[in-house]
Amino acid sequence: MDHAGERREPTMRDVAALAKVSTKTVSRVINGLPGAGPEVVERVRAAARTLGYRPNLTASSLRRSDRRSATIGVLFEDLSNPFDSALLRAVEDRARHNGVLVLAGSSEDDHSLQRELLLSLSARRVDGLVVMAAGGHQDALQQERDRGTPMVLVDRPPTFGGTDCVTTTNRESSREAVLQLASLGHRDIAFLGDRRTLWTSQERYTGYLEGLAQAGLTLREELVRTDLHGADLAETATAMLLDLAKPPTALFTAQNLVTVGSMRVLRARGLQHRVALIGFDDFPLADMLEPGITVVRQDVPRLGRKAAELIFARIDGDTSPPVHAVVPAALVRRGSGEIAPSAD
Amino acid sequence: MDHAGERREPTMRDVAALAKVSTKTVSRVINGLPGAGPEVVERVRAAARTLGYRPNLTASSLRRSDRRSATIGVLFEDLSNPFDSALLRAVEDRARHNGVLVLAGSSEDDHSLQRELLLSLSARRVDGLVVMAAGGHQDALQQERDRGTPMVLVDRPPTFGGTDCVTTTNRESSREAVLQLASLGHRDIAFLGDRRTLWTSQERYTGYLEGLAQAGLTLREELVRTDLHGADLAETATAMLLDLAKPPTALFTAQNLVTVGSMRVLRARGLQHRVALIGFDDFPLADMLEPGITVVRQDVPRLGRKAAELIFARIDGDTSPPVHAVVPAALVRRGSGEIAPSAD
DNA sequence: GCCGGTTACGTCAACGTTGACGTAGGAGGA
DNA sequence: TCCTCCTACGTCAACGTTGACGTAACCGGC
Repeated sequence: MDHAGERREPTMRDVAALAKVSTKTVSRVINGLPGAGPEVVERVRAAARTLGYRPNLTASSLRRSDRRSATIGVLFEDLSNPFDSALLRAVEDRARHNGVLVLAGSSEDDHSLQRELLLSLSARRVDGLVVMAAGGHQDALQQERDRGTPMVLVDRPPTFGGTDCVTTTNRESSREAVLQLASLGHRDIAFLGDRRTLWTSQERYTGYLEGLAQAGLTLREELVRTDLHGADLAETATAMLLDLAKPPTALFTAQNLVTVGSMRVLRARGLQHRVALIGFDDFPLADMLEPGITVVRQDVPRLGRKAAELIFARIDGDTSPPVHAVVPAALVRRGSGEIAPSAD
Repeated sequence: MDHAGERREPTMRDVAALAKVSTKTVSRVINGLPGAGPEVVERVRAAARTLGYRPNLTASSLRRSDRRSATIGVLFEDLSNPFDSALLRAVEDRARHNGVLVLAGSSEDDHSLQRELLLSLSARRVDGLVVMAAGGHQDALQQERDRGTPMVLVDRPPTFGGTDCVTTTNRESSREAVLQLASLGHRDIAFLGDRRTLWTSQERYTGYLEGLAQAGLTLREELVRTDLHGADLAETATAMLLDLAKPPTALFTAQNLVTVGSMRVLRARGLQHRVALIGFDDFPLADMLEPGITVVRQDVPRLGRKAAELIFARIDGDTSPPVHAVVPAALVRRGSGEIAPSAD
């Protein structure tokens, strides 16, 4: 019943003693290397089983020449965000396939926290890193990469060269969303975005501008609200936009929490069927709302898979030129983005 | 620009040579231990900076007497599930606070996968484990615990003794939900549950039975549907229930994906305002639907915090008797659970 | 001036494992 | 028969770090 807490963990030496062979032979058996006769193999296996021996990977990777820890680090913004956790899951699945485990952390888009976690991962000698870079400078990331750690950035590209990266068609899909709204006759399309330091926000804003231009619409600066980090700020901003003398007839919300905030305000005012809305990033149940929410959907599993593929290729020694993979997002029409401007 | 991929990582020996001290002194400086003069400390720091030295935690924890890896393992069912990822995040926050990183994995409620991941974590000598046990037997878990690894189970209790555990008021809150429905006059309340091998499903079913009994209602066996793993199975089951000669007037869906499946069918049939629905587990946007979905909400951050507290206490040598912490869930009334039975 | 104590270092071995290399014995060929 | 090659082991040291222990220098007190 009680755990034998104080007993020392059995080591190869213990197994070797019991099986009456050398530790090296135990090593060979455990790792399935040739050079051990069938009878000895069986004896060693039995001894290991009897003692409850478990190989010590930390000792092994210390001594090994390839120095692999069979562990990668994943450093995202917030592991409880559905986008991040779906991405983590996709990376994890691919890692498992390679016998690799994942050390996961949330940087909260904070430099010093990201730096701290990076050092922590580095101290554990992870074989590679999949990182969603915090906004602003990326000194700590670059430094880590320059030390030779294979690295892939996801969602946001590096500001330094020589590193693989996987992103979505932020600009193109945003442009498409705006053109969709314009094609229904909307001329006053608002932009609500997350922090401007984030590359994705900038790209989506650029796409918005391109869409307006392509539709022959002029930008109304007062319809642009940025730095809306979190649903609460988005709510306030949406309310202010709707209170304008000439309010927007359509909203393009460039991040999922922003979309949720805007939706709340539209519903609270009973405008959900009168003001058009397209959001960037899908979210669960977007189709069950009234109206269904039209969104730009990123292919998260594919993003994750691609990132994992790249990191494992680099870990396996691939030295081909760095890749910037762009995964296409799709406009999913569910109703809210198909509302025509109401005659006022 | 190019990474100095081939160069060996600097070690304490390199730092020692540059600073003209012994490796032991470097060790003292790096770990902030006394026994080094201020001048030497500065010299060592400078040397470490110059060489880009990073301590090697794997070597350190191998040699150290406490053998800590400053890493814990988290083994949940599916890290992309909102419940699991919120839990992970809560554990991670507490771990960060202790300078500990988290190795995360998804067991997919599959024994052999769980076993495999467990071995993998064990090989890395994690200091402790936070586990959402796969349904059915828990041999691998018990074995791991018997080897002395501190362990806390979350969401589901162990089938073996001597292990801490954190769960929700599954039974009590389910009973409360059923009583709420009964108090509105519902007499035909259906139960839709996840896999019966899961302890939570069993508890919620027991709560359902208790609620019926307490309300003086008799169980109609054909209104009970279990083993609905995933939204698709839940949809089929819901449709079948509604097709009964005497269909239920209220649904108690005992898991979040099941709730979603049932909701879809109700909406598809235009019954969302006529058939009452209470779900176990909250989910994002449940309040934005028409009607808002009444749910039993678990206090996920608190569950995670509690689990983390317990595991770190055990890691720190707490040998007090095992704890089964129960975190209260709350009924959140949003509309769908407050629909009275329609006269038919 | 001598003794006990403290401070600031250094030396050495060991943590659990594996790479490099050594060796005994048998198989096989000339 | 002898030499070569192969197989099945064993021996030894090292991976990067730290615990245990040693030691030289210095300080204060009598």
